[in-house]
Amino acid sequence: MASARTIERLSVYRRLLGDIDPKRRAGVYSHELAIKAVATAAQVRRDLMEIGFSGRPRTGYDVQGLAAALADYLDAPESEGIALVGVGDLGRALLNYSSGRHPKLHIAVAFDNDTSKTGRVICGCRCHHIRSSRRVIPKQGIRMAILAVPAPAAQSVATRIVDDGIMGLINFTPVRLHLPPEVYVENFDVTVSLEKMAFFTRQHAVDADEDRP
Amino acid sequence: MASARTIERLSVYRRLLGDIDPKRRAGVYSHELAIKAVATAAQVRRDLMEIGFSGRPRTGYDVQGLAAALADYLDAPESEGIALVGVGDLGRALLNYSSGRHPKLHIAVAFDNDTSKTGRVICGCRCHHIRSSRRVIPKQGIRMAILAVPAPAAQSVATRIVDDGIMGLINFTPVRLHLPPEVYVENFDVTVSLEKMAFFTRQHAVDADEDRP
DNA sequence: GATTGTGAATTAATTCACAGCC
DNA sequence: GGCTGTGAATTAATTCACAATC
Repeated sequence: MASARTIERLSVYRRLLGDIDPKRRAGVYSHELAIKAVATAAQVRRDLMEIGFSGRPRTGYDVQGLAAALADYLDAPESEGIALVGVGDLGRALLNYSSGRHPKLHIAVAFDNDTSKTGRVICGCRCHHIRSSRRVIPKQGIRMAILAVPAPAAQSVATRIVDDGIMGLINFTPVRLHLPPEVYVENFDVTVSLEKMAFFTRQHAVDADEDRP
Repeated sequence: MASARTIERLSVYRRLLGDIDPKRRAGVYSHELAIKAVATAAQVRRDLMEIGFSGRPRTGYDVQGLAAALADYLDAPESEGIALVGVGDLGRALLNYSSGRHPKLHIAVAFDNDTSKTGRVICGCRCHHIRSSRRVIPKQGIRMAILAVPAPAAQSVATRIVDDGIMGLINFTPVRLHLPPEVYVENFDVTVSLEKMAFFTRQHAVDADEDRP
C-alpha cells in the first residue's frame, strides 16, 4: 500500500491538475508536476506507478485520465460525510473553507456543547448538541471527524465519538489522544508547526551566512 | 543538523514534559515519553542524543534539565514575533490559540485588507492594513509569518511580505507558493489532510476485515 | 530527441540488540 | 534488574540512470 507521503503528494498532484484546462493541454509531464509540487520528476513517476497509471513517452500523462485515476485511487465510491466537533473560530473556518469544495468529502454535521450554537445552521451546516452524537453519527453513517474543541475536552470528546462509530479523525488540539489502534488519527499541531518554522528559519539564516565567501 | 521529523518530535516531547510536575517526578524514562508521543523508546533516545542531552541508567532523564535542553535547542535566545496575515476565522482562531502560550514565540502583529478590521486590536493583537507591512515588519524586526488569507491573494501577499523581510512562513492556503529558496515554507494543507484521513480510514477498515479469521 | 518506467544505487529514518552503568 | 547510549542492521524513501518508446 502507498505510504502516507505518497498519498499526500497524490492529493497535491490532483489539485495541480485542476489548474490545467484539458481542452488546452491534453498531456502533462512528470517534471511539470514536480516543479509545482516541489518534488522531483522521478518522484512523480514513482508515485503514479504506485497507482498503476501510465503515461506515454513524449506526450506525458493524459490530464483527464490522470485526474480520473487519482479520483479512483483517493476517493471512496460514494461521497463521505465528516463530523465537525467544536464550532469555534477554527470550526467555522473549516466550514467556510470546505463547503462544496471537494467532490467526495463534505462536512455533513457539526457538534458543540454551547446551546447558543446548537439547533442552528452555521455556515450551511446543521449544528447539534454533542450529547446527541450517539444518535446522529450512526444515523448519518458518519465514520470520520474533525476534532476542533478546546484542549481540556479533547480526550473525552474523542473517546465519545469513537464509541459512536468514528474510525478516523483529524485532531486539531495539542492533546496526544489515547484511542484504540484501529482508529486512524492525524495530528494537526499548530505549536509544533510554529516551533519547526522558527527552528528552520533560523537555520536557513545560518546556512546562508556560512555559504558566504 | 536534525531532520524535520526529529524537530517535530522534540517539540512534542517538550510539551509532554510540561505535564510532569518536577517536584513529584524528577526523572522520566524514554519509554514513557515514547508512549505519550506515539514513538519508540529507541527513537526518543536517538532524538535526545541528537541534541546532546544525556540521561542516566535507572533514573532516566532529568525533567527540568531536559526541558532546559529542549528550550535551548528549539528556541531562539530572544523571543521572536510572528506576523499573522489575514484575520478571518482561521486567523482569529490562531490568535486566540497562541496568545501567551509559548515562552519565545508570539503573534506580534496582524495584517488584513479589510478596513473594518484594521486599526483595531483584535484578540489582543494590533491589526494593520496590509499596505503598511513594508513599514511595520522591518520596524518590529519580524522575520516569520502565518499566511491565512483567501487563496486568490496568497501568492501576491506572500511575495510582498517576503520583500518586506519575512524569511519563514506557514502557509495555510492550498496554493503552492513560488518563493525564493532561502525562504522556509511550511504548507499546512487541510484538503490534503482530509483526503489522507479518508484514504487511511478506509484502508484501516479493509485491514481489519482481512485480519478476520 | 524528449519522455516514461523501473532496476539499481543511494540516502534517510527507524529499530534492534547489547554493552555499560547505576 | 532496568535503564541509557549507540554501533550495527534493517527498513523506508528517494534519486540515479538508462533502456524502451513514441
